Amino acid sequence: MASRLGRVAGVTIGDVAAAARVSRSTVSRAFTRPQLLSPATVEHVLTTAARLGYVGNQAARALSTGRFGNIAVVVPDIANPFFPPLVRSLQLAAESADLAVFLGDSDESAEREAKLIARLAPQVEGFVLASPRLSEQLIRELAATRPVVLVNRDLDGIARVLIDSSGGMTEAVLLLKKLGHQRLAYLAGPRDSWSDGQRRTTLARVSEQAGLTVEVIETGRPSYAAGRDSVAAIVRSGATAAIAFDDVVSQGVLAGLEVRGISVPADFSLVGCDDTLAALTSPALTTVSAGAASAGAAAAKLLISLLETPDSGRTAAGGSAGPAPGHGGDVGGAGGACVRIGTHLVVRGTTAVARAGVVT
Amino acid sequence: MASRLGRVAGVTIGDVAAAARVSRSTVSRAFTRPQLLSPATVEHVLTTAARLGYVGNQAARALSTGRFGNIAVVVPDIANPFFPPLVRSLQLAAESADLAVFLGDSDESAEREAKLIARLAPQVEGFVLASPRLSEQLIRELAATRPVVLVNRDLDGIARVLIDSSGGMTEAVLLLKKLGHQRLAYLAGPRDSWSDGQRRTTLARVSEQAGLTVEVIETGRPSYAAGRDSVAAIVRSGATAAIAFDDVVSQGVLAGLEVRGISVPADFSLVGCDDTLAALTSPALTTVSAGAASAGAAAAKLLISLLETPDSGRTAAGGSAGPAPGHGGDVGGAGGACVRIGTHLVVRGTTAVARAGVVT
DNA sequence: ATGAAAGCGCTAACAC
DNA sequence: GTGTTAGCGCTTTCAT
Repeated sequence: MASRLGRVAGVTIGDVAAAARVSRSTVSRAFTRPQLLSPATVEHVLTTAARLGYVGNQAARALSTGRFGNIAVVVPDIANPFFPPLVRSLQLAAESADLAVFLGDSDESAEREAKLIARLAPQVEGFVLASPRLSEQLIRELAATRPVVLVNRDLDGIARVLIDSSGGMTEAVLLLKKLGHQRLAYLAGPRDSWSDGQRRTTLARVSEQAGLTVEVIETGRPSYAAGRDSVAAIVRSGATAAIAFDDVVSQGVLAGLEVRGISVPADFSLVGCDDTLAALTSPALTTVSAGAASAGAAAAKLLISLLETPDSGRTAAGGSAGPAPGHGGDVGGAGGACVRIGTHLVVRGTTAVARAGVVT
Repeated sequence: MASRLGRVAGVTIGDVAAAARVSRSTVSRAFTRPQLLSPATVEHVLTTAARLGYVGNQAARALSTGRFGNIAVVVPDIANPFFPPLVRSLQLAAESADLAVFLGDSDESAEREAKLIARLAPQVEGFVLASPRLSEQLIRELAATRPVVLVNRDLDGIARVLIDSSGGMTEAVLLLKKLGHQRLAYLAGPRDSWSDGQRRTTLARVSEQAGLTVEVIETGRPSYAAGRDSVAAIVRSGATAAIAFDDVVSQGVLAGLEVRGISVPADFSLVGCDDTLAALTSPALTTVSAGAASAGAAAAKLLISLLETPDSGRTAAGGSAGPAPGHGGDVGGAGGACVRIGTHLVVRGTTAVARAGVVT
């Protein structure tokens, strides 16, 4: 029994039924399938319910229907400025589909991520996994169970939204070239990050085409300190411009540069990524926009559409039978849809014409 | 019926019971009250359950017990850098009490906040309301229903954690005085914000005692733009130092100052609040630490303790019968506990000795 | 168009 | 120590 008074407020469907002098089914229908009832009845029931302050019990509904009306978004670190806008727009979009959202913070650990997912799974209809650290296998297992949308992780056959930084990256390289820079440094992100992989690749390709050299400087987990501490390596490399994995690293570089009396952009050009902090600082950072907010909205939309098409979301049994891999753009309605968000360069205060020989 | 296959995976307690050749109650007990069973049985049941991949159905459990194992945290804007660390530590703390957390973003609107709460209430055991925009009355109504913990909102009789900026603010004023500043400006926050109120009051009091004048400059909703645009007013005021409502505003001021060729800290001193961005920028901001993370952890702890003491959390019927108001510190276990988080000044790069007459 | 009744998966008296 | 039984509040056939 549930007699203990830890119980939800407590106007039940039965109370409404009694007050409205109809059966419980009628009350239920008034909410879920009003077209089956006479308008008068619906009106009457709804009014009564409102008067009594009736709120359907989600748990009971879920028990009966198997639908919870909840989704979960899990991120590696909500304090990383990339994620809040994403989560925010996701939540706002979910709200308009009347979905409540659980937030899980995995603290950058695959293990915690798995635990969180297991904990949340039984009360959630679908997941948005942003930059998941989880192994591909586990993700596929989960996706076989219920709709999953990935953000910035590219697993064939699973719905995902990818922030494609190649556009912005390319623009950045081209701009730096035009400004006369010849040696670039890339302050890399975590090796297992899809975004970092994509950025490395693009950078290598475009720089080569443009006839520039790019030195990759590893920073491990990206942070202000990591950026600041890699300035020595940057200087050593002889680069006159750097592109950082994200804005936080970029700020660190800025600080490190300043300590050495290298002024930006006079002596050195700097480009960040994600546009998370870039507009908020002084000098404002030149950066590659990332549209985290659009990604959040897109992920929500994708998940919602998966939820609506009855048995989508669960991946097909096999796993290799997809269409031509590496395709871009939307795959209409399919469980393995992939939406790519384009990026561009936002030029602000930290890039300028190269002053040959100033650095080193 | 719930025949539709939108259903959760599907190993039920009955399946486990059958497989283990015991009754359903035994299976249930093996999980919830193992001490009531013989160790052998427990072992046996648990093994069987694991083998079958049994996961308890949260909805059913909730329906039966009235406990959901969920809490909700609602914030006005998760993209405001003050909140992510708070939410993060809250979530981490909740996790260790095996509570899942819903996130609600009210988009700074009292109305949306109310809607969110109503939507979440039926599947949540308690709320953490961070800087709620909701009316006092609505908050009290909610708190009469279930445990509620407020952050940065001071309602007598309701559990709350308050970030007390008076410590840090006082230190800031004293430091500025020592550096020779005599006219201060305060870039104010929203009038209905508890934090802003506290900061204004402290500032007025301490400045007076220290013999300094402080000009309050209203900025409305605090933002980078608001800070930047209020530089004209700052200059007009003749202040040689400013304290901003938060770090974001502070960065705006920094930018605005720079445009006018006023250099910080050489010509002007600047103090931020909350330490959200301050350490990540260049120059690093002198700021009043806010311990948003500690606040999150404290709020979680408070809510958890409320959840554990059977009928706490619901406020007493009346509402005025509390003990002496305005007390500080913990009130052990009571529903109206108030924990205050102290703050201090973190001196970084944006404060220096006043250069009389440089500004204006 | 509406009511009656069964049952979702679980917990908690209450027997034994 | 373990089984039996009665619901938690809701949706949904199936009758009417």
